[in-house]
Amino acid sequence: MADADRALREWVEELAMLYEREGLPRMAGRIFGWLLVCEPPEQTMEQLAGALQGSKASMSTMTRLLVTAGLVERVRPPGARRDGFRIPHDHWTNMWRSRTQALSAAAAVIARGRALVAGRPAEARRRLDEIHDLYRWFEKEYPRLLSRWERERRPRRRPPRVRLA
Amino acid sequence: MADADRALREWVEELAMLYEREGLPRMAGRIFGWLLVCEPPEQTMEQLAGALQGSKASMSTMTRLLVTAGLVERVRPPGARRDGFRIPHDHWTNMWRSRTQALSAAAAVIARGRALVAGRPAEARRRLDEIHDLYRWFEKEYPRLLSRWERERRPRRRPPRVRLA
DNA sequence: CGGCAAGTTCAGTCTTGACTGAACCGACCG
DNA sequence: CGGTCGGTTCAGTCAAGACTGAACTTGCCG
Repeated sequence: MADADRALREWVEELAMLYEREGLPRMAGRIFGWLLVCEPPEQTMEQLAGALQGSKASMSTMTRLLVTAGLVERVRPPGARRDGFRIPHDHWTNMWRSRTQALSAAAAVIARGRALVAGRPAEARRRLDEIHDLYRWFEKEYPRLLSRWERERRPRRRPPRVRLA
Repeated sequence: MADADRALREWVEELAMLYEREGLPRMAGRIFGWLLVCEPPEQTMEQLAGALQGSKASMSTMTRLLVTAGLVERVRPPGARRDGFRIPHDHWTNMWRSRTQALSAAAAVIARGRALVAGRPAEARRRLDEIHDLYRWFEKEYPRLLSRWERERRPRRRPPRVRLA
């Protein structure tokens, strides 16, 4: 059991490092990872702080970050004294959305660059045109991919049930 | 002209910040951005250092990084004394490839997590299954997207021509 | 060879931002 | 009301790593 636990902590750390490369603070990644495997699926800040060996302050800041990013949701069962956190069913939708936004932002910047070199010789413009086309294309195709996933995936769906330990 | 130049520098900085969020060092982003708009399209380290107000050391390190990432290529016209750098035609292929690799890495980690909670109650496994399916699906669809782009894009292609100023 | 020019590498500096402890705020309960 | 508990916020610490100047390597030309 202690072994299984250790393995789990290590896995959480690994996932955190993975998400760190995507721009999440390490501790935010840990929280997300832990919420994917913890028991019960809802955890209070105190539980998170204990499991992940971090401060209350860190939990507060990072859960807030994750919640606004839509990767985690904050739930308080009626009558309970403290907030719980868990992975929302549509978390992947939000990962997705933020990725799409980043793409749009990039496409916009590149379009501005294209405008800046508009007066240049053809060769100069070609470089920007190429990458511009690329981003534009992705910007268009990404959402399509999303809806395809959503469609192929639709069948499943399960009702939530809140219960804090 | 000075105005146009200033606007261009600002744009380069903007692009660099954009790529910084993707994990590139700021200076690497600047180099990439500059190579997208500079004249001529090939630049020596000295030119880069001048245009971007950075040290030789930085140029050396960051061009190396970009070259191994496949975002920039190093060319030396026969008989020339110094290396030149430019955007390769297939740079987008490499952006793509690294993105795909990141996805695979993530999918692998998540698969390992799934194995770790295999003995748990169904609810616990559901969380990981869901995100696991997601990553697997993407891992499969990303390359397909790539080949579609390649196919739709095929028509264009232009021969390179090296010429250092 | 001697010496320069291009490029790499290394040790050191400086900035950024994650994380913490402690003070603070607000709600609920006696 | 006063106290306690959950949560937020803030000032301060610390580590990571981007960037630099200078030493070092390599290859080329006289």
